[in-house]
Amino acid sequence: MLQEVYERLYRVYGPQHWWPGETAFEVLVGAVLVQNTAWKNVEKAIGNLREEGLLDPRRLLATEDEELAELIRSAGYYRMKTRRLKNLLRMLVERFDGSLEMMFAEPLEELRAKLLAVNGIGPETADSILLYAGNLPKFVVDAYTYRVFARHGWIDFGTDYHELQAHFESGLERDAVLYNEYHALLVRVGHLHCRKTPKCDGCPLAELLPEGGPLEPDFF
DNA sequence: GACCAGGCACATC
DNA sequence: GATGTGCATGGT
Repeated sequence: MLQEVYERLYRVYGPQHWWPGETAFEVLVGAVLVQNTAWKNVEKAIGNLREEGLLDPRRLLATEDEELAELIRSAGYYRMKTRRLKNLLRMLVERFDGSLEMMFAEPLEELRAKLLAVNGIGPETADSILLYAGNLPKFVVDAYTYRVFARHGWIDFGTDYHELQAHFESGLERDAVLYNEYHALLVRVGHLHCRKTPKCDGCPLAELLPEGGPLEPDFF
């Protein structure tokens, strides 16, 4: 089923090119800024940082909170994200001398634990950094992943982040490129068809729905 | 004007 | 341990 879903989505939407051609550091910053926010709002914030020449760990860390907050305002939650970004940057500079190369050389699970220990970095942000900035094979789970699979009856309602991640990682070849595309495709189909209220007409996964249509939990 | 977006931490029961 | 709430902008 995991493979079939991937193939259907890939056939219809093609490669998504998530975070291509940007630096790993931009990806890391973006991973924090995009928390519960539309990517469009993040692009502008990253553009501001680029214009100011601040897309560098030490320079960004040295930026005054007020100034940084203003530059990332468009991404929303800008006061909180200023703090979260700085917490992450502090960890990067203090433990890895500000070097992403050094950070990503760390064993995967040890690095994941260090990211999760940063206040403001939860499982999805940590895994996005590992996968999209570090090209490390960590499957990223998000709200769409959960909705798509729960509504089709492929997982139980109530499945938590770690269980769902394990479901993907144990059922797929351990491959960062595959994980990257798969997650991006799920966001794509989710955005089009699997928001808080599902719109299954024209969805490439509609044929795979259970009898009677999508299952609905009483939350989201 | 309500609703939603590629979450997370913290308070409270 | 489960459930609720604050955080904030910008697009539909």
